[in-house]
Amino acid sequence: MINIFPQLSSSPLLTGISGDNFNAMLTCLRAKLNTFGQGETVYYEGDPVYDVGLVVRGRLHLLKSDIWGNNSIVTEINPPEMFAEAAVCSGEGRLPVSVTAKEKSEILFIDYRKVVTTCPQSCGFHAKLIRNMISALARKNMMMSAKMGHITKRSIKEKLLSYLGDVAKQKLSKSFDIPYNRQELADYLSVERSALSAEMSRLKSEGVIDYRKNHFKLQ
Amino acid sequence: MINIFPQLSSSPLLTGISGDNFNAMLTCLRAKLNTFGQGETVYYEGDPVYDVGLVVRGRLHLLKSDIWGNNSIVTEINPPEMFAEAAVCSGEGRLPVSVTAKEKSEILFIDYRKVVTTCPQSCGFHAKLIRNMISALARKNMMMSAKMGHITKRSIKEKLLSYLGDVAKQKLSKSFDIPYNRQELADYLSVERSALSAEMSRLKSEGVIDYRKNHFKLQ
DNA sequence: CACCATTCGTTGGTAATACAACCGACATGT
DNA sequence: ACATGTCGGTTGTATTACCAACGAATGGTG
Repeated sequence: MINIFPQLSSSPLLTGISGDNFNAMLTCLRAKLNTFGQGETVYYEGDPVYDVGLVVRGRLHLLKSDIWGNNSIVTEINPPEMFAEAAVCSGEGRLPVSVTAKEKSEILFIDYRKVVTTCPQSCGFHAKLIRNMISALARKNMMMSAKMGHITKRSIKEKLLSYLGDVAKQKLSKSFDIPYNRQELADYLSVERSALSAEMSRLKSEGVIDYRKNHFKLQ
Repeated sequence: MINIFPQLSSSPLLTGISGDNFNAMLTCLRAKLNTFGQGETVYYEGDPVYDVGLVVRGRLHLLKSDIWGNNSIVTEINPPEMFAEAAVCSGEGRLPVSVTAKEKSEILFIDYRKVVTTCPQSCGFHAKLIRNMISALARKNMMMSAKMGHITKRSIKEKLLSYLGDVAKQKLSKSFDIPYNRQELADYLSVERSALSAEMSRLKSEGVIDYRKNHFKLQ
């Protein structure tokens, strides 16, 4: 097996785990590294899952189809992101989405049951891995809660100000950059880009906010 | 300490833990049971937190104030629900909301660091507690993902059908009950109740859905 | 410099939603 | 019977958002 640690070392699941430990870990957990060709399906919606997936290389799409047969892309997963962890860790056991390789992709599969079961050798990384998993789940939780807080607002104005106010709080300053361009910000807030632009202009003319490109100032 | 196990036994964090183990656990983890009077503040926004909170009795409100000073209720926490777990488990360490007792409340505080650190006695419940915590975080994750999928839709019609389709999928039937009345459904989808009612009537007249009270049928 | 792609602001018409207000059906308690 | 409260549907209006289209500014490239 080629060394995939460099690709995954920045994964939240592996923080604090060295390259040496990483390889020992893969052996102990009997992790599997599989390759999927472009367009190939990794999982079908409803499949029983026991493994957490780590994207080493390539790009995955999570797809969901409603009961009328309409398909939509839920998310894109890029290295070194993780997928299926919520379904696996919840004990739910069934994946609510399909997973397909958008490009030729390499995925590392780790059996969650082996993670939470202390092995006979009681390897040192078990505890660390579990803490990392908890931390990753909790972080995603907090990010989603924050996003919820913005999206549940009724108007574009409220959504935008809720988001900007939140960033300002985090950055401890009323002057800050955001990591999105207009289209990405519109997608994040799930509103129309042009409507967002218009609302921003309005707020700027009212003196509520000021901005240029992705730098913002709140009054 | 009075016996609080009956109030908490149905908590996801304690599934599979017996009453006897529970009491031993509280001792080992040095859990603290505190009482808060009506209106009293449990945590202020931004407070450093290390303890997961379990509401034994009473009712809590999570409050958030934006940088302009507007306050809003984020959620209500009722027994035997848990709170602050995301902030604590993420290693973030700071709470993004304030917590106040809406009624006189009893809260059990459990230090997360003691949960993930195997004790000298290596009590048997540690592993179970950790698995329960992971499961709880993952479940919340999945519920929020599902809700996101509905709320990010642009129109009331899409939001509603996305939700109903999802429930139908879970129930494996196109005829099912939902656990909300109109106002609650509107709140969940974050739309106006009357606008939701109007849209529902329209869909019924078009033959797309049928419903009476909280029972629905999809075509 | 000319060319192209990308990003962002603007505009005008149309559609959808929020909001407030009201009504009827139903249940409960006096 | 009556008052009261809750719940859900309906209506009219003002507001807001979507959509498509266009143009200006920007930055990279041959």
